[in-house]
Amino acid sequence: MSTDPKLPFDPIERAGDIWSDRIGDSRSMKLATSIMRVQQLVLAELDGALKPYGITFARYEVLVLISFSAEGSLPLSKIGERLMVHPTSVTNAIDRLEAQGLVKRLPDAADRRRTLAELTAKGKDVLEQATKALMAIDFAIDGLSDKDQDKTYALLRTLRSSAGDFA
Amino acid sequence: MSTDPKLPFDPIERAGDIWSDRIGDSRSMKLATSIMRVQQLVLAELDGALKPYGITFARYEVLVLISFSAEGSLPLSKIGERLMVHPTSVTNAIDRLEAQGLVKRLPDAADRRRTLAELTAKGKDVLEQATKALMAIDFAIDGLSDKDQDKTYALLRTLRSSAGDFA
DNA sequence: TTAAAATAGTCGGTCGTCCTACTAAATGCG
DNA sequence: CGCATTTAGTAGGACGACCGACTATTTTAA
Repeated sequence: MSTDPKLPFDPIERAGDIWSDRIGDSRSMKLATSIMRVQQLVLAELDGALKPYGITFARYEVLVLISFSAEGSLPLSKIGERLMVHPTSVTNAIDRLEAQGLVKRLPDAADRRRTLAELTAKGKDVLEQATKALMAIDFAIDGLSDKDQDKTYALLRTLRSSAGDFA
Repeated sequence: MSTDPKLPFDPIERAGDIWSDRIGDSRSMKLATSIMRVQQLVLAELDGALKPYGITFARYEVLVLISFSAEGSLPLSKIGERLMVHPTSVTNAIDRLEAQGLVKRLPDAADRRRTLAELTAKGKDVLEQATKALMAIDFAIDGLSDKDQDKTYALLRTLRSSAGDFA
């Protein structure tokens, strides 16, 4: 009823395809919106798998990062740097993790500007369970063959590189 | 100083690469985090280009969608459906666009549950300028050849498809 | 025809991201 | 040495996305 009767199909396509040939370089726009859609899908899947453990993927990444550190703790600045997020995002994530009792803030004696984040026993436990859960899900990404996953990864890496992401 | 002296390099890599071989199927995790990083980069680029016009890419997409409609207006539900976002996200976007004077809400006489969104003159003007600005930016995505862009698009489409995105 | 179910939109709240601004502490340099 | 600059972290606020709950309306089906 809202479709133009002169056209055999609705002129507006689904997300990522609304660009058709109407706007400039539709190729790059279509790819851009497709990337955003895929991110939305993948993140929802990851967050969904982690929901039973009370954490999001963003917070899960923080836990992983801390657990990989040689000393068992990391300054917040390092976390932000490695996850490539704004310092305030780290403060936010650590606030929540600390409120959940999964992480503890410690002062850094060597540099009193810094605050270290350390996993609690509960944090280690949740991390372990969450990791198992993540490995167990039937991942949308697994809809691609290993080879295609590698191809996609390489293409995205080129894209990141050209955006100066490894500068 | 925080690097384990037993290792010749820091054990934790940059975002998207922190998975190395430590966690289960690192291949799909690496790809997942890479997708999220690319999304972050692309969206920042788009939002940055639109900033002078006072809108974000999310709101820009809404303007585009409305402008493409045959009647010049769309029910909010259609917008959400086509952009694949939650109804409340549409309400949010339209609230802001309306507050900016770029869009107007109209009652739908045919179905009184519905609200139509229509571009104002100012909205059409901003859309036109914003579109020019978007076409003019040196897009990170343009770091890929047309052929590689098409390849990436096809791979992501397969991924979306396997996630049931076109069901 | 009328009661149940589906649809449209909004409100309030959570979460993650970013930005600006600000404090405290460490570093660099004249 | 002492002041300017840089670095680390946080507070407050904007924004977009989501969820659950709720109202109003339309559609479906008994």
